[in-house]
Amino acid sequence: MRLNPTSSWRLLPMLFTLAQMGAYHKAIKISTKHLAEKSDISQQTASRHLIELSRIGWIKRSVTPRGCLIKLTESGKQPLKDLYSKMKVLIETAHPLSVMIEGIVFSGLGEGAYYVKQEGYQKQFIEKLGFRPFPGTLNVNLASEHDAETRRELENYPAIEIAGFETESRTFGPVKCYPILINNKAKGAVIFALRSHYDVSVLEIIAHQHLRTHLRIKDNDKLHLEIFTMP
Amino acid sequence: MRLNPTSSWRLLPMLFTLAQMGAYHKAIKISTKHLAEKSDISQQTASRHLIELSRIGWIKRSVTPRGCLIKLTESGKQPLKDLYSKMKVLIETAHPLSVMIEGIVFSGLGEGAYYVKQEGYQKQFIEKLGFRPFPGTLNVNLASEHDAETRRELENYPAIEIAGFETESRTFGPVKCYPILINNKAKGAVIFALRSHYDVSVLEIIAHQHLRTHLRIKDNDKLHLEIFTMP
DNA sequence: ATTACTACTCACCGAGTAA
DNA sequence: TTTACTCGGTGAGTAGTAA
Repeated sequence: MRLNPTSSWRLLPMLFTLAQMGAYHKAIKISTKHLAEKSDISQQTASRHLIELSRIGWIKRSVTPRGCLIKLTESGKQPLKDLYSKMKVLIETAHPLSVMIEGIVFSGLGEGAYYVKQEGYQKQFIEKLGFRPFPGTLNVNLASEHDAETRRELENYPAIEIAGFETESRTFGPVKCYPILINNKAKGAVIFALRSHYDVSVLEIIAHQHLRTHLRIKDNDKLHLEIFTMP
Repeated sequence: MRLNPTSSWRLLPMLFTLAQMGAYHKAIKISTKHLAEKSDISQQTASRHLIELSRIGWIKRSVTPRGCLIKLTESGKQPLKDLYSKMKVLIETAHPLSVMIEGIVFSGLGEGAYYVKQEGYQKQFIEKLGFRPFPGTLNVNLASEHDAETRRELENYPAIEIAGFETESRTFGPVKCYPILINNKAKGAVIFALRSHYDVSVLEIIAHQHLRTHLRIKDNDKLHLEIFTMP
């Protein structure tokens, strides 16, 4: 996880200040002293930051006795663009990108496996979730009233839609699912059958592996689920 | 200056992480340990940051033995919104918000005063720049080729437009101007008469005060001009 | 005027740990 | 389990200064 941890915030203030002063668009001439005043740091720190920014290739800098010319490089614009797009989603989206839910593992009736195994579902899981689910579900009870509240709100957030289908013998209804991260480690998904035999205080989890084995999970263990909504 | 210095970057990473985890939109339940893992810092630091965020009122936090409920307050959303809107302008605007130009003061022919004094201009200056200009202009020569280049680019950036007008005796042409900050201290504006008797290597500055007195400027002094474009 | 080196300080971080 | 205290080490920021 955290493959792109917003590129470390350490040099962002300086990068942002430079960008705001025009270095995002053009080469600007600025002395470390002036830059220091603008950023409310010492001239020495400004100098050091410029050296570091230059070293990691975020700015192109040519030092002259009369000040220096500075321009952000394309790779220097990237962390700003990354942060911007994350903030855009955050602020302009009316729902959270992900919600955390805690649940307690329990043994269900094993009925989930029957549904998950259906090729009509499997094909869509592979296509839309990116993995072929282990034929079985892990059942968790929501741990607290706060989790139940979050579970209720989740219904309103956009999900991955799995279409219903028919076989020779019967009809299978449509399903909603959300990708999840279990205990901050394993990928999976929660599935909400629109006609589930469980109530709203229960989640059904599928994953590529058999989670009880893979994560050494047993009944009554508490699981931390990060549930991702669609943007 | 720097009345709103992007609200100090110190606690922004933590605030942003919380926001991304959903605390921007709803109360989330999260332990300091979990938060620490997500943010790649220690549990102790996470705890301390939460206390600080809570103390300055950026988050509402209720601590329970089993973790804590956290939600951003309105004033906590503000620094994120501020940063977002600054980044929006930065990234989605095709030109810099301001450019720096260095210039050398020289004495012109004193002709600027005649134009600046015209009531037809003055009324618009007051309305659009927010000050009544001292009747006179400060002339500066651009200090280097880089400054001349910036001056040329400036022509393409949106300006405050001052309309031309007629008196009984003659016609006065339209003028463009940009608000400026002189030596990071005094407010003013550069004016570009569309029919100027100076060439493009010269800037004419107006300000509320007599700048030579107010900033103790004399001929051949070097001035740092921050020239603000219109968004 | 500049930039940026070498010291040095101190604020921040994290280990240990109490509650 | 939690949260959050104390305390000691570390590294980021600054002062002084050379070039």
